[in-house]
Amino acid sequence: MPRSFLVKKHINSSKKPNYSELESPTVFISPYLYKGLPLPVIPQPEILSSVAYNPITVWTTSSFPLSPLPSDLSPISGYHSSLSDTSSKDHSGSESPRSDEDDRMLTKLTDPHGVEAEQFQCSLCNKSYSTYSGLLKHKQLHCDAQTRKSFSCKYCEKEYVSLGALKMHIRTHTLPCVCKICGKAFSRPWLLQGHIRTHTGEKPFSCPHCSRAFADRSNLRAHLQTHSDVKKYQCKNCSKTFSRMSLLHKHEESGCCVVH
DNA sequence: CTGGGGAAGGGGCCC
DNA sequence: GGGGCCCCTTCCCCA
Repeated sequence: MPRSFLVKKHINSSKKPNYSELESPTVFISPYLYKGLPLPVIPQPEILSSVAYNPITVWTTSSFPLSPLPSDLSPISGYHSSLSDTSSKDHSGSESPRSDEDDRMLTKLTDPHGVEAEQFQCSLCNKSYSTYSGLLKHKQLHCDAQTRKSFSCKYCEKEYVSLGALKMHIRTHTLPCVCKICGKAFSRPWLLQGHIRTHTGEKPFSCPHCSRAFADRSNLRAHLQTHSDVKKYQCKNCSKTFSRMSLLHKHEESGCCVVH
């Protein structure tokens, strides 16, 4: 018997991605991206590439790529590693400082007789541009995205340092594991496995202290706390303990820890 | 209102 | 690199 959680409502949507549009595994399969592919489907590697997933955004100092920035370099101090020149900050303004590498390129490509054309060359793909801003725009849209070791999700704002992590995350959007009984979709096989237990009633995790059994190990762990006199989560203010962090949060929000 | 159970999401680790 | 598993956490519902 399906419970109401199957139509889960996210009241506090700020804490989670908007999954309301993900309820159906087909919703996110854009015809543009997945034309002709059977469902469910995992995005193909080329779709998962950092290039494809990097939105064309303008990095600000606050949204500067997290990695692989050298620890001793900050966006403010000037980020210009030749191998990881991944900054996509908007340098199109004339006041933008040029990096050493850019200056080298300028020197290298300037014709000794003063020929101005095609004097800005991309160090990554060797494409030449007649203007500095043209080169910057090219790097911003293409080559920087290729060298940036940051993999951005196409469906949300999340970024990951590895392709594997991104692929794992993508599954939370594509939901490739579908329950044959009720059609509900999940991101991972073991999540589906746990869900199927709600249909079969299987509860392989038994409490050693009472007769209760649980379908989920974490729920058993939470239950075990109820047998303990001293609970795991303690209020800093009144020292009252709780079996779950959520209960402690509720307690705190109810006003116990409000400083008067 | 509080505490507990059920279900699920997601990151990390290991093989 | 991918799959499986563990663990923590969150949300919802109900007694």
